[in-house]
Amino acid sequence: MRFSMKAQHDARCAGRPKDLSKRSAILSAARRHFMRHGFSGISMDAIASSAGVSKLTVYSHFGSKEGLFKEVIRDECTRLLPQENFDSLLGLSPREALMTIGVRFLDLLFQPDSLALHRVMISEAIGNPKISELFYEAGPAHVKNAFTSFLQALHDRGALLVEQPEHATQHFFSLLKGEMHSLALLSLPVSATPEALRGHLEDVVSIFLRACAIPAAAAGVDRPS
Amino acid sequence: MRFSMKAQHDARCAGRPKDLSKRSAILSAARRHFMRHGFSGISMDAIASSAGVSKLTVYSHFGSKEGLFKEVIRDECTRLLPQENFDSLLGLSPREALMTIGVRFLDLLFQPDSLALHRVMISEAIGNPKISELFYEAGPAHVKNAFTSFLQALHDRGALLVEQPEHATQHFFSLLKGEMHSLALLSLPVSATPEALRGHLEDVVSIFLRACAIPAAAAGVDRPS
DNA sequence: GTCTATAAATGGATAGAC
DNA sequence: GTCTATCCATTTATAGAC
Repeated sequence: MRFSMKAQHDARCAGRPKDLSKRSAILSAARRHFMRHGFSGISMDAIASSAGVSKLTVYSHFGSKEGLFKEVIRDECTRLLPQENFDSLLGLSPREALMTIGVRFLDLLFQPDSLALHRVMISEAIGNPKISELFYEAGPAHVKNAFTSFLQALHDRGALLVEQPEHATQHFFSLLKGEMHSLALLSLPVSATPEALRGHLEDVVSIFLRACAIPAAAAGVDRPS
Repeated sequence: MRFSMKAQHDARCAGRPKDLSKRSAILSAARRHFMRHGFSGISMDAIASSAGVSKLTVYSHFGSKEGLFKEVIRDECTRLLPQENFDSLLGLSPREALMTIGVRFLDLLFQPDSLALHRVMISEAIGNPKISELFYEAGPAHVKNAFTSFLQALHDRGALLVEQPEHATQHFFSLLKGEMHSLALLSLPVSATPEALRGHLEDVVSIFLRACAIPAAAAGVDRPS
C-alpha cells in the first residue's frame, strides 16, 4: 500500500512516494501563472501558495524555477496537441480535407492557452534559446510534419500537384495564421468570430488549391506514379 | 574654462534646457539594452551607466522606466520605417512591383533590430496591451495601409483582380513572413541566406499572382473600369 | 526516516527618491 | 552617487504526520 503498485518512479529506492497529487497541483498552478504572467512575472511564493503547498515542496519536486518551467512547457505541448495525424482525411476531397485541417488548426492556434504559450516562449527566447527549442520540437514541428506527409500522400495519388511539400506546408500554415495571429500575440483586439474565421479559412484554402492546381488535363509532364 | 566654449545648448532662457545630447545618449543606450534583454531584463542602473550619465538624469528626462521604454519604442518604429509608399512602383509589372516590395519587406522584417522589437513587444504584451498598441500603430499598420492602397490602385487600372484589398494584403504579408519569421521570433536558427530568401520570395509572389489572376480573357463579369 | 508545512533567513538585485 | 524599501529565488531551521 505504501509501495507504489505502478512502480513508475521508484528509482530513488527507499525514497518514498512523494505525493503525486501535489506534484500535479503544482504543475497546474504553475501553468496558469506562467501562461498569464510569464516566467519572470510570477514568484515561486505565489505558485506554491496557489497550489496549496509549501515552497519547499515545490523545490523538492522540481529543483528550481527553471526546472518547473520546463516541465510546464513539456506538459502544455502534449496537452494541447493530441497526436496530430491526417491520414483519416485522405478519403475526402482535397478541399474538404484542407478545410477540416484548417478548422482544427485555427481552433488550436487561437485557444487562449496556445496564444499564451506562444507569447511566453517568444518572451523567454530573449536570451534563452534552449527553452524555445524544446517548445518547437514538442509542438509546432509535429503538426508541420504531419501535414507535410499528408500533402505528399495527396501528391502521390495525383490529387494535388505539390512539388515541394515542405514549402507548401509552410505557406498553408502561414496563410492560416494570418494577421490575426500576429495581432493576438500582441494582445491586440482581434475579431476572431466564428464567421470571420470561417471566411478566412475559405479564402486560404482557395488560394492554396489554386497554387497547387493540377495544370488541367496534361499532367503527364510529371513523373507518373 | 568652466563655461563651455562650444555654446551648444546655451538656451538657458526659461525652462532648463536639459542637454539634448544626453537625452539621445540615454535613448540610444536604452534602445540597445531593451532590444537585447527586454524590459525587465535590464536595470536603469545599467542603462544610465552605459549612457555615461547618472540615474538621476535618466529619471529627470523620462520620469520612469516605463516612460523611457515607450519613448524607445516610438523612436524605433520611426527609425525602422522610413515612410513606406509604393506609388513609384505602379509603372512596373505587377510581378516586378511585388518582388520589389517583397525584398524591401523581408529586409525590414529580418533585421536584428526589427526581430528584437517584435520579441520585446510580444513579451510586454503579457499584461500590458497598451504598449503593443502603440507599436502596432506606429509600425506594421503603416506598411499594411500603404500596400492596401497599392493593391487598390493595381485593381483600378485592371492589372490585377483584387476584390478585397485588405484581405489580399494580409495574405501577402503572411506568406512573406512565413515560417522563418516564427522561428526567428523564437530565436531559433533559421537559414535566412539571400538565396533562401530569394527563392521564398519568388514562391510567394507566384502564389499571390495566381490567386489574383485575371480570369484570362472574359473579364467582363466584373465591373469594367 | 521521510514528506510536509510554517516560518524565517540569506543574498542579491532593483526602482525610485533625496 | 548614495540610500532605502521592496521583492524574489533559494536555503535553513523547526515541528508535525505517516
